[in-house]
Amino acid sequence: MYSGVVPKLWNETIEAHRRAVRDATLDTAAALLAEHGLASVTMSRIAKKTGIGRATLYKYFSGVEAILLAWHERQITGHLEYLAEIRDRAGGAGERLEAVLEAYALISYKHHGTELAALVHRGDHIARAQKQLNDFIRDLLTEGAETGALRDDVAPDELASYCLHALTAASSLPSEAAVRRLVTVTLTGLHPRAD
Amino acid sequence: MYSGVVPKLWNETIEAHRRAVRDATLDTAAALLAEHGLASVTMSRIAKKTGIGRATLYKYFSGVEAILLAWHERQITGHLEYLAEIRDRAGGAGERLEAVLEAYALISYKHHGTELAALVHRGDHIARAQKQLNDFIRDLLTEGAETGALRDDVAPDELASYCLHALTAASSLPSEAAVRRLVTVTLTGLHPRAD
DNA sequence: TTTGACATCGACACATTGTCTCGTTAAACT
DNA sequence: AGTTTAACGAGACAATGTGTCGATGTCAAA
Repeated sequence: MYSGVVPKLWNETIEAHRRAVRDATLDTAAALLAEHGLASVTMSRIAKKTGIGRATLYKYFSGVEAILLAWHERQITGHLEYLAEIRDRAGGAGERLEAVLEAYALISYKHHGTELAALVHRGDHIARAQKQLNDFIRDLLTEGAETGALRDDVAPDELASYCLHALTAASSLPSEAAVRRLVTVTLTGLHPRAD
Repeated sequence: MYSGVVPKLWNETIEAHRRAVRDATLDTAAALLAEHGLASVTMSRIAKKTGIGRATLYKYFSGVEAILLAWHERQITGHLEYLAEIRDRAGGAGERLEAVLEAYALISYKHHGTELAALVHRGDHIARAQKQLNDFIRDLLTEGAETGALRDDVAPDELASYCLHALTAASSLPSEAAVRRLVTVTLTGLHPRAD
């Protein structure tokens, strides 16, 4: 990915062009963030690296915060689509859960930087985005609860939060094998106590 | 806490005065971060709110990043001391682990904003700080492993990482009772599988 | 009292931000 | 083809933050 220059001429319709510029902007911002840190994510640098004028950039986004926010939203949406695909592919309820949790852990494992932008922001946008993920996992858990493999002393909502946070540990693990072990451990926490 | 003005004249020894200014600066930075977000944490505002000149502030810290870094380090150190105290108070190995994990979860539950600063930074300072916490928990786990209550299919180091991340879910929980349930669930993940 | 060391603050030069205007250029319409 | 519409880039602008010097004042020791 070249995070490259937007074609100077408008490709098809205006709408498509604006979408292209918008996406290129988000790519550039993400590249800057990953490469040179948060302090380097400025409107000036984003505009220059994207290949558009700084004034033009302000026509698309109100500021750095809005850009990072939009980027985060795009990330979350993409992850949710991917996870939904994984969910619908797997067969039984138990396998579904395991497959989705492993997929989520691998996402955390691969792009380490995804969750950084969430913290620049103070608003409830990220809270809402996180809630989407939480609800997604929660529904998967309640589905699995019917089979009886799930503990019933803690609400599915809290268990979903537990899952998501526990799996973020994947971002600091050294190997995919370790990620799989993490998923196993996390799943164990979901089972009813033996005693 | 007023994050207040430093006395204009040196109180006792110079050393003590510098320490006081330094601490007040860190308090101010934390207050600004929690109250007005990361963008408001600037050298100008910190200096004004602390009650010292901006140029003076540069004699203490090289920039905003250094301030947030120092603050994070102070937080981690304080937490470690507190957790060590909890550990040494409890009796058996199992109780120790549970008490420490609950204490850590309650820390996450109370001051939500602690971990924000860690992400502004790209350096390995936070990695080292996090490693301290990880080692602390890991040692506790290996101690508990001797009693046999711990699973042996995953290395203690990875289990410690799992614990710390899972317990950060406490920061988004609604009540202390929920935090205690989270600790229970997390502990379950540490036990050997029943099957 | 004098001297040295140190903390403090005001001021300067420079960079970035967000906003505005203006002339240019390409798409869309008739 | 000719006209209208709209996005674009460049420059100017005040406002704010940054990093650095030099001047001023205070303490402690000679």
